[in-house]
Amino acid sequence: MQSAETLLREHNIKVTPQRMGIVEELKGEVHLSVDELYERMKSKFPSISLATVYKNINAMLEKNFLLEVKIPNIKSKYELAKEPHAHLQCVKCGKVEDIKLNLDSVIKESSQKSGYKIYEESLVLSGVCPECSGE
Amino acid sequence: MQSAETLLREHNIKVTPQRMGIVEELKGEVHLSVDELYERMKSKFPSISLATVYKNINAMLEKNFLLEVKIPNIKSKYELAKEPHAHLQCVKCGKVEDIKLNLDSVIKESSQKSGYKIYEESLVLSGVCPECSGE
DNA sequence: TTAAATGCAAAAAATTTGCAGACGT
DNA sequence: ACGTCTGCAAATTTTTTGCATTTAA
Repeated sequence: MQSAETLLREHNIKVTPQRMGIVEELKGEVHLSVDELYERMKSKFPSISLATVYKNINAMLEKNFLLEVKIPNIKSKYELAKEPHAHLQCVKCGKVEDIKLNLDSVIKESSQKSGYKIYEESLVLSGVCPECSGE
Repeated sequence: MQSAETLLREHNIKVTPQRMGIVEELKGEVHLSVDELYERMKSKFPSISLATVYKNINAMLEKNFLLEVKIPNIKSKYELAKEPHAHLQCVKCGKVEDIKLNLDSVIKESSQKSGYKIYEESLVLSGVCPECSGE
């Protein structure tokens, strides 16, 4: 994957050390809440402000470089935008993973049934991951 | 559908006028945010407190009588719990509707791919409703 | 050099809590 | 009568804003 710096530039987001830090944290299918991100950033930049984290998350959301993932029962997590995909949530360990699914037929059916023109879908599957099942 | 009072009793939630009011508002596939619910309650009970609305929403969530629907870009809405179903969101008029879909094959596929035991799914489809399309 | 980002503090918004009085069972 | 609910105010939590200073381009 490209460097954090390149990714930022490609999305017309001005490069700062803090922003590179955020992108570094989120690279590799990672999903973090505001707090989790802030905690991790503090180890890289002890003087970072929570306000900076919020401002940067919002700036990146506006540029569609970041995506908010709303998950039942827990706080929103953020991820780097990529091709559409669903999410798996383990209710035991709290992990969130991406899963690539083809929802074309479901969307087609929904569209026909409802008359909606559907542009986006958000699917979260909640359950127990294999690691947590075996315990 | 049963009366608000009966519904509450069946879920072991003590009946009060405010709670009946909340249930009345949410009957009939309605989806309301905290604020929307508060505004509507104020016309029925001018002296109602926002804290009461929160407390009741939380009490009803705990009893699994109410469900929080997390929807991209907007505030959570609440609905009376019923059989599992997906949601349609119109990004023009803001309306949220239920839609009954069979996701069995998607869930089966996800389960096989990931090894997760999946117990719940949450699907929100965003687009434009037929009413808003024709304008 | 100039506009934008950072960090801090303060402000605003959202949610929860404590408590006295009222109410449901 | 007892325990719970209500409404209010206060407290907490979450998010945003303003501003002086620093920094990226």
